[in-house]
Amino acid sequence: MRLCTVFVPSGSGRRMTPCFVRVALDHPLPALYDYRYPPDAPAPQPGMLVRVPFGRRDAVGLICEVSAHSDVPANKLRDVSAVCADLPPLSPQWLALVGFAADYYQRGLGEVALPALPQALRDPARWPRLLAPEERYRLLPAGRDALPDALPARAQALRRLAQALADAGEFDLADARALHPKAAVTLESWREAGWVEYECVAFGGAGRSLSGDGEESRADRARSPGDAVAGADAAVFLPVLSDEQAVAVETILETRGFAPFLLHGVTGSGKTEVYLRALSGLLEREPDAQALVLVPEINLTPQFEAAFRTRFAGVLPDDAIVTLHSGLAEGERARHWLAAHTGRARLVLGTRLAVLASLPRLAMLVVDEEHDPAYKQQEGLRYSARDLAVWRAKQLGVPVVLGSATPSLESWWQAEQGRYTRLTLSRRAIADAVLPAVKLIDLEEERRRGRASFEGLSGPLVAAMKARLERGEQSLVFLNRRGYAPVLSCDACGWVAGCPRCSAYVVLHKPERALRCHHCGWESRIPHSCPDCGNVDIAPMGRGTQRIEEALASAVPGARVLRIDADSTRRKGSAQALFSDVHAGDVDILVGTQMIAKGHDFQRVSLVGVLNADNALFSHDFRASERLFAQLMQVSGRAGRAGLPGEVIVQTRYPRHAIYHALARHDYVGFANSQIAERRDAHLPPFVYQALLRAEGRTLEAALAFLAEAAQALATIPAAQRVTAYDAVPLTIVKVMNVHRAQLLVESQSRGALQATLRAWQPALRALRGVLRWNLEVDPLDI
DNA sequence: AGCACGCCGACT
DNA sequence: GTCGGCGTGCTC
Repeated sequence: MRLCTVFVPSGSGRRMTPCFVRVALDHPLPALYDYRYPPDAPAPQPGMLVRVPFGRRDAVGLICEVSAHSDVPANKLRDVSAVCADLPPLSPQWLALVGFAADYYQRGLGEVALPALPQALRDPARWPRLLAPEERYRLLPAGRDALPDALPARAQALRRLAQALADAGEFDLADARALHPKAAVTLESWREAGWVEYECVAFGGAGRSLSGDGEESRADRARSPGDAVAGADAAVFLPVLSDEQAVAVETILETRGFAPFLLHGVTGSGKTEVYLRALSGLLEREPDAQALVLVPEINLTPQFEAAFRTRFAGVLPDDAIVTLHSGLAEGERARHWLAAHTGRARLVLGTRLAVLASLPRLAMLVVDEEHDPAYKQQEGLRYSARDLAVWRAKQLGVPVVLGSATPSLESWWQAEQGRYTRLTLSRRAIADAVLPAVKLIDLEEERRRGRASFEGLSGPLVAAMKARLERGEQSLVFLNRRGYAPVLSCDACGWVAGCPRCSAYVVLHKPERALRCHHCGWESRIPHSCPDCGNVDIAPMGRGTQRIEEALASAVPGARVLRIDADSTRRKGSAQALFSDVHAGDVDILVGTQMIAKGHDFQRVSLVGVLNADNALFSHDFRASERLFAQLMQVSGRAGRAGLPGEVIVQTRYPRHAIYHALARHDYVGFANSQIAERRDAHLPPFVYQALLRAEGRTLEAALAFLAEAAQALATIPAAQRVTAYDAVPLTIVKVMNVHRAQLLVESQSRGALQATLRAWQPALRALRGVLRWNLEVDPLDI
């Protein structure tokens, strides 16, 4: 039985008292807008979506309040033009969540709430079909190979249809019909040809029914996320928990109410198994409960999803596990979101954006690799998904598990103060797997003694890789710099290739034979001679992953070298394919950026080489060493996970630096405590709270002038007495895309004083006229 | 943010 | 005489 999907007011009155709603809209003003609510529409409720006229256009808004009165003059008030009646209203808890986020990060409510919804919900045209069964066609590999060419060249419309299908991977019948009037017939013939598969998905993702060869497809899909064997018998293979794991699981499951846990486990200690046990304990105990699991990177979702599907195969229905991340097709994202919103999804796995999902029966949250900077959104609403996860847990009175081998100093400090319960996994889970031996190669000494090195690869590292190759083991080379060389320069006159739009050097990319700016994407051909003096001896300086890839091929003859970085994985889905080559053993040496450091359980890697880590040691960013240490620990953890003795070789010019010593001893605790002491002495986070005002102008002077005025405005705010404002400074990369950027740091020992100051500051900032763009970031990571 | 209105330079 | 530059002001 269905109610009306979209209610369009007819004007025949039913409700007697006048009714007004206060609506949040996705635009930068913090205010809510009042509208008359049609008397004959379904009863208004906070959390309902409506379409309203806004200026010259229509907008989708979220009802935040319902009232019998409005202070807005009657001649200004307009009517709600449609109501999304089928969507169960967003809960007061969800409204409180986005309200908190808006408040804390100093944005308008609508700016937070509406972007948190899937696109489909923000399009009133799709409201009627929102909960209707969806008829969907998905492109099969056979179709991907055959389709474009099998069509007559003149069949333009058909080709467009095929192209749209190829781009999206799938689409629903209604969208297809919009592209081609005979889409239904065409798609059916493509299905018969084995090019596409059809499925009918009921509201929220349940009731999947497949036609034709459907049974086979269904089995394929159950297996597709990994090589997991679906079925109840999977439970037989549950790993035995270590004592520490058992204690952790028990402690998590015994708690009632808000309980933040910091699960500190060395790499390979089985944190995932703890999550799985805690989640299954909860989901079996409470048959309605939902859980949210966050991972830092989209690349990590497939392996987690596979693990969850395997583990919960007999416990949860197939569609009770959904993913939420930016890689999903729009329709899929909407379905998964709806499944979460209606409670059908019990386990939601996602990246940071999933923290804002509507989960009416949320009972546990997990944040894996909680220290990862990727949890901080770097544009728009700059929220920390980890912090919001903790807030949600507190709001709902449920446990939240923050897991990491190298917790953020913020979380570590919370645990030190006893505000988070620490759970420690100190040993690797696999029998005999010990932490890898870390060896530091002193590059200065290598040079002094005249020892051979090749293209930045020291003799000992090359020898170690050759030994692995002979034993049939894999090596991993970590270098946090992509491209071939970070600079191209002229020996004769000192010219360096720079970006015309940014204050940055352009990076040499050899495969594409191009110079590319990593800040704005500007590209040009590699010049044959110096544009300044005509000298032909222009040479690449420094080394990136491409150059190391090239060097490895000759340094370790016979080795199959694979590079994984943002460039080699640009095509959608290619990262997955490359990683499976590594898992399949088709690769001897894997070279890459931090992408290869995260989460992957490479069974046959026994050597990790770290190149060029030193530059982070002398960064102006006070978090650089924390990040470097986390990265090094993480990449080191890739070595020797499956019982092979692991070795880590770090090439450095500063082998006596404390960070490398802590790494060699696998001593996170010592490192963290010394960092905490430094931060305390230097009055840095987590001992102060910070916010950053960034300005972008056509000239640096304009940006700095704006910030100076902003600082003056700040001084007049009473709460700012407990806030320190620093001088405005240009950003390290001052110019990006011809825009000059500067920033002003404000901080306080009192979070409340900082918040109050920022709140009072905003109207003043908005009043400062100027053609400048500016934004405020609360709790910035990069300063 | 959009999307208007509004008031000054180079074009048919 | 207009087309169009982007300054500034508003949106219940």
